[in-house]
Amino acid sequence: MKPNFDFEEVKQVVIDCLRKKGLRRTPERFQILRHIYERGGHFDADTLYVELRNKGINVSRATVYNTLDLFTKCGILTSHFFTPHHIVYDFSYKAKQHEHLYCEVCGKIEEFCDPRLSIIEEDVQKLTGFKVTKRSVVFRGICPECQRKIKD
Amino acid sequence: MKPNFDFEEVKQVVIDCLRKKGLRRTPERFQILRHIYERGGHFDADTLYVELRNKGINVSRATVYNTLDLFTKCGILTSHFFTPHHIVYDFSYKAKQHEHLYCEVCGKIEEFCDPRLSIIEEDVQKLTGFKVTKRSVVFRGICPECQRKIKD
DNA sequence: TTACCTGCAAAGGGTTTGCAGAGTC
DNA sequence: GACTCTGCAAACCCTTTGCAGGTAA
Repeated sequence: MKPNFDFEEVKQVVIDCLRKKGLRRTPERFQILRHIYERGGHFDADTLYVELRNKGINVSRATVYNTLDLFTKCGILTSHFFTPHHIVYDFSYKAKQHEHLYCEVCGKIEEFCDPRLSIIEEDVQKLTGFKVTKRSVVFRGICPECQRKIKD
Repeated sequence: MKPNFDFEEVKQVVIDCLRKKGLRRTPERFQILRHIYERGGHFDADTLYVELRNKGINVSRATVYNTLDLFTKCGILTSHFFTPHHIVYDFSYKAKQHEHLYCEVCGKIEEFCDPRLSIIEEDVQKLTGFKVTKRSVVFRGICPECQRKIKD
């Protein structure tokens, strides 16, 4: 799925975010940004590290972790905790709010949208006084493929 | 909040579960069960370990982790991943399905219920073919107390 | 008696940190 | 030139595992 914006646009968002925080525009940060822009989908830090090294971009793990955290704070990435010890990210700049289906058998992640969730979120905010900044809705279970495999 | 069932009832559920799995009824398992029955609320493995030791119940960490995992499989506990490296449990036997509000500032966990979520879950199952076995809905944000503190 | 279970301590795996050198502003 | 960032490797933190002794069935 091709993103509906060009790289320069996200880059500008990151630049603004760096400026606001008084941080530097290092080549590593933009190399990582370009890579996640191009690859899309869900990924974790180590996968990204390996992919970058394979591309000949010699960043360290520390930089990858640091940068993913930075991009999350910039609103470019969203982090998910599907399992302990493991942070999964997705590129969420200009992405429609979406939720996740997580297959407990094969680990596959799928997405879905439901406008009713925003209404619920709104109601819960009013009811509880919590100021919600991020919602994470995960339905865990077994994907169709794994259901079929189990039957056999 | 006092549970609406007595200890013997949950104990029986665990006994049935152990029998089905061919596992043993050890004193440690029932000591841990009694403790989490009495304390209620949300907790993690290490908190439980410390509480048990303070009570004079000399279980090991390995046993605590093993037992929490067992109880989760028995359907007595539900596990949550609010942050990485950290599993939070709640006692879910005979508990109404509920969702969580997580304060990103102080870590406080609150609960809420909304029957509309079950409808959404049902619809998503039909639409995607995923067989949902567990749902986790977490609204992250700032609790009313922390909002007040920040203003000051 | 036959596993399974426990306690202890050490290992595991993703993430974070400390430090010296490099690079941005 | 000041200060942050990077790379490397070691440290961290929960959680899991291996092993020898104990114990339920």
